[in-house]
Amino acid sequence: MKRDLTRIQKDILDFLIEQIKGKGIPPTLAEVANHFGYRNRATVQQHLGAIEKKGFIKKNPKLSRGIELTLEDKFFVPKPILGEVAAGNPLTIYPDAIDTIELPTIARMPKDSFLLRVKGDSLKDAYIFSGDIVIVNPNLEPKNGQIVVAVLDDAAVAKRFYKKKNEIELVSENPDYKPIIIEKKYPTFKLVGIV
Amino acid sequence: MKRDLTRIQKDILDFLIEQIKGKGIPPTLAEVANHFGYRNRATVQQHLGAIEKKGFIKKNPKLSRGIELTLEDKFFVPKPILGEVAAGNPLTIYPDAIDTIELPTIARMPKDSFLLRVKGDSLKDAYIFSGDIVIVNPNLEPKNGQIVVAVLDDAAVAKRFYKKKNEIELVSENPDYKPIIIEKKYPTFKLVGIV
DNA sequence: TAAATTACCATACAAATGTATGGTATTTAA
DNA sequence: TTAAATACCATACATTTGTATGGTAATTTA
Repeated sequence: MKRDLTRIQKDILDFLIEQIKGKGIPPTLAEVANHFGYRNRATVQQHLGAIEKKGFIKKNPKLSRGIELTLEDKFFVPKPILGEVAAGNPLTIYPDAIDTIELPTIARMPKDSFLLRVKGDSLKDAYIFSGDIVIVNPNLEPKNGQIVVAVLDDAAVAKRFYKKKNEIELVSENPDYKPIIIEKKYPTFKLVGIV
Repeated sequence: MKRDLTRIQKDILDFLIEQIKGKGIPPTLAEVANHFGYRNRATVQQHLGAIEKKGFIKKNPKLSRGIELTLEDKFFVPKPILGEVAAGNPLTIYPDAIDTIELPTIARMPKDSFLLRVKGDSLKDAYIFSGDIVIVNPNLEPKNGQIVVAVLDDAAVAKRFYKKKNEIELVSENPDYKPIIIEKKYPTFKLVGIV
């Protein structure tokens, strides 16, 4: 079997993660070799090969710094949850990291995204239940039918998004709650939430 | 004078920013050339040279993808402010982007940081006033004397941080407010704030 | 009008980078 | 004990990448 990393391989993987999370960009072989005091890039090359064979990274061949983390459900990274969001009626969401969880790093969670814990069950027909964590990406344009997190006044809600002529409709997946209509000028939006 | 970018130079700079902010890693010359349909890296090279001469980027010579944004106070990037933080007495801070400001991109604002607007004047002796924006970096360990943003219950405060034997003291810079003492086990912390 | 700037092209080259191959010594597994 | 796997080394090589240089045409500036 080839599932577990050796000590050194783990160290190297940790270094990769540290670099990618910290600097944002994967190191070159030379940089890794240098960091671990190897005289030779080939050594790193072989370790990366081993790590890749074990499925923890993926190499984009021929490209410099072409290392990607594949840590789909094999690896867990702590991320702060920034708040809670009401799926039903508006509900104030809390400010900062109210909790830190280990979550399976979904392949590529966009950099600026953050996590919110869902309260309430208005989205339960979309298989999002109270207590679930949603990833919110503030950099995307909402499309009709997508689930978004919107901020109204000081509260936040997660609903499906529908844009009409002159207003925006936020409908709950759960028929127990009725849609919220918002006029265009309303001082609100931001943030698209996914699964 | 050589202050302003031409249309094309701006396009290229925008592409650089888009790549750096989006993918996290600067593109290579070839990638830029390819994106703009240039047959030649040299074309990009010259544009980058021009952009660098005008002071918008800095090139780390000989290193692949060694482009850094220098946009110190020359460039403005919109960033969502995530909430407000009380510098004096605790005060609930709001959840999401309550506002988006153009802020001078400080050379290297760590990726995961976010912005908070300060309310209250307990930090006024540290030259942080009500309405100022602070950059909060959740990835740093707080050191004694540093200003941190802490979450107590559902409120957040910005204070100086002092670690004692068995408790943590949060003192306000402004003598009008008295220190807050927190026992170690308290379900609180996170987040270091800097100017 | 002359000179500079801009926006491209092309070719050439050194260094950086990823990769291939082979070797040695130690540890682990069959 | 024999065969793998591990952890290094070294040399070699093709690309990628950054850089340098020179050329052409169009536009802008002086």
